Amino acid sequence: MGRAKKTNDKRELIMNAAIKAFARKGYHQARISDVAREAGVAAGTIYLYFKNKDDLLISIFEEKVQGFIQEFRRRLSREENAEIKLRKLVHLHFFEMQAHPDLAAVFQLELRQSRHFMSAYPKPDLKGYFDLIGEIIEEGQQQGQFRKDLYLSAVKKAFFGALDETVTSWLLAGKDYELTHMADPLADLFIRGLRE
Amino acid sequence: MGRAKKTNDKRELIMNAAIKAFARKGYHQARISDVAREAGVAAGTIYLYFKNKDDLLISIFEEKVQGFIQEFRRRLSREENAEIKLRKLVHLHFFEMQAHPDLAAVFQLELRQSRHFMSAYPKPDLKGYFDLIGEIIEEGQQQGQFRKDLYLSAVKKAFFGALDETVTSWLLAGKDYELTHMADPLADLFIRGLRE
Amino acid sequence: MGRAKKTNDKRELIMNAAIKAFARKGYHQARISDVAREAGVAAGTIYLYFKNKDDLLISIFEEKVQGFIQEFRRRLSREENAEIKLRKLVHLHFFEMQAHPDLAAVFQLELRQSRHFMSAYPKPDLKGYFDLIGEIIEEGQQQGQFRKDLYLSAVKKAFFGALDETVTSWLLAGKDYELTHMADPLADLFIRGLRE
Amino acid sequence: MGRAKKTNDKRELIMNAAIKAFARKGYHQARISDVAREAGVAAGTIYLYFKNKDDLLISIFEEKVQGFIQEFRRRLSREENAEIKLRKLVHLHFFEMQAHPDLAAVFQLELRQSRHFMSAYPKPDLKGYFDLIGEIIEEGQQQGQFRKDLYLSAVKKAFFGALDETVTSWLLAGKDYELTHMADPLADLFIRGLRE
DNA sequence: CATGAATGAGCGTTCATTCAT
DNA sequence: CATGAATGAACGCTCATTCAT
Repeated sequence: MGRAKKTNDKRELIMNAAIKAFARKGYHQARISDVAREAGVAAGTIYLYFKNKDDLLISIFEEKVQGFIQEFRRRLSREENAEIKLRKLVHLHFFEMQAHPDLAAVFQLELRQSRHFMSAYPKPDLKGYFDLIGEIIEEGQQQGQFRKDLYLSAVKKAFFGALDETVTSWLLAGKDYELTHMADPLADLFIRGLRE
Repeated sequence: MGRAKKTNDKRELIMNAAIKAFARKGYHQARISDVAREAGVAAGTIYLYFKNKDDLLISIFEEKVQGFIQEFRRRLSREENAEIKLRKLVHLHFFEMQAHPDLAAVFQLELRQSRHFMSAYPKPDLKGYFDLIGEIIEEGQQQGQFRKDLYLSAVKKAFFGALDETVTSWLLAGKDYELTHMADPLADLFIRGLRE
Repeated sequence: MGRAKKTNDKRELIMNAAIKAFARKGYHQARISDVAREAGVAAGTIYLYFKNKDDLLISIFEEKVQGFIQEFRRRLSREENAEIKLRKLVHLHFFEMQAHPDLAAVFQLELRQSRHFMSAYPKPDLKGYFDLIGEIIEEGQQQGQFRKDLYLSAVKKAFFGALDETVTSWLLAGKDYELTHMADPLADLFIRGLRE
Repeated sequence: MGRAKKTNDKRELIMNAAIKAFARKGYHQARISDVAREAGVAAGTIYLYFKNKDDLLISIFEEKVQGFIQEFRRRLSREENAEIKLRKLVHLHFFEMQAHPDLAAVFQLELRQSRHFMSAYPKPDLKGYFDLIGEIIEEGQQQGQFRKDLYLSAVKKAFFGALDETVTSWLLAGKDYELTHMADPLADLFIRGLRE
């Protein structure tokens, strides 16, 4: 285990360095040498853990996003009903983004770009997050909290887009206010919009 | 007029070629030579009308986005009340994006990126669009259609984000459905969410 | 004559503009458009009078240098003996350079460069000036003022080089002293060196 | 030592290749790829040792010229009196230029140009060489060999200019004679000119 | 004669990636 | 496993020159 652990540590180390570097300068402007310096390794070392620069970015998404989704799913399972879950999801989303602003910057500002260039690739990507949102809403419909006549795929996008833009605006404004303060107003808006 | 017209034609020609090229390959992947070939001019000619590649992208935003905002504002001024205006805005947004999918791709996929790198500059950017949304909602509050206890800046971002993500998803799905079909479900969701 | 005169006027106009532009920015840094602007003509017009940019520089040398040589030769012919002529030449050289500092800058700072790239071309170039110097010294030898055992080609180069460097230093120092004040000390040094 | 040596070797290798390339085609005409080919390295490698093309030229001047000045100073310190030193300096100058004709070409033909464009920077440049000349002449004055009523700054320039032009002429003539043969005639001329 | 919009060849420089150590 | 010196493909941009008007 020692070996494997150590290896994963270095991989993790590089990914976290990349998050910082990409957040600070943007994916295209950030140099592999920036990531290497930040990680305290040689540039060549990065290629022992990642196929290339794109792979590094994609890995961040896949592993970090999947991690969030699993974590969120676990935390939400405890909540009573769909409305509470939806409100909780907004809180979690904003809380985590505020707690990891570099990661947030990469998600918000580089994600689109990569959604584009990865559109060729097979991308589990955000699918899991959209699914989670969809499940909560469907649960609300079954519980009678939300309308039955929703165009689900429209609602999922609207909800995700609202979360996304809220975080982006916060980042571009220089993170000069509490992101979590946006959670309840946003949750209220959607919950009212979804109710019977 | 002949002269001025001709000059503007060429500038317009290049901008439209750039929109196509940027939409197809993304801003960073698109070469100036791609834009030139698309426009049917020499690469050097582009530099007679634009300072550099960034200026070309920024000009597209400034001139096209501002154009849309003015057009939308003009069209909405005729509508009776805030709810109708908001619904109309969603329709206009989706209609125009569907009518100009290449421009849409540039907006959706490159805009964030540039919001990032332009965040240093003092750019009016999307400010005008957020203002338009805000005005409609405030009008709705005065007319008694919308709640008074809205957190306006949260609502504006949510609304814009929902529009934005809906278009992005449509683009990434290969534009294989009618974007305008998303308009009413989306408008319903927000109008209900905003109502008293 | 009107026609020819006018044509020559424009050619002259362009050459003088080029001298200013080349002096200010250096030959390589100066743009044809700089010369055109300075001359108040369109860039294309320059090509009606000169084959290309190199030809413009070469023409300045040929026509202006030849002009100086003829003028100097004419002025010196009146002087009594070789020593006086040599002293007078130093004075004339510095006086003219100080009177035409832009032309001086082109001569001093671009001449070498072009002596290099023109070394392919047939170049009457500075030959005439070296000849003039040589003639004065030989006259001095015949008059018994200067030593017979001079290595003439070495002396000519030394004398020209001394003039040249003196002007260059003055230019690089920002022309912040009277160049003509260098004339007598320099003439003294050489005349003593050449005497029996 | 191995490491440091190797690194300096490569830097030296590139500088020497640049000297050849610049001598053959002139600084502006020579391409970085020419230098790279001459040095047997990739073009990119040059940028590991020099900031850019200008820095490469400037480095040649700084390191090689300073090297010559130190070497000359060391060699001259052994000589008895100012006259002998001055004669020796002429010999050394011509001997070294003849031994390193490519370096000579760069000095003679590109130096002016760079004196021009470097005149903005605070560069010690040739100052050290002018100082060396000045010191010898002042020593001669103190020893009673040279006149007291010399205009020192004029003499320094004349002497340097004479050396400089002699080398330039030799280069432009295709190096088809022994440059060192010019040393004694030139030294004689100046020593006589400087004597009491 | 004169114009100036258009051309397009040409090059310095960057940086992701490799591989000998 | 790790290094970092070396690579070289790739591209934005400039500007001398042309030519239709």
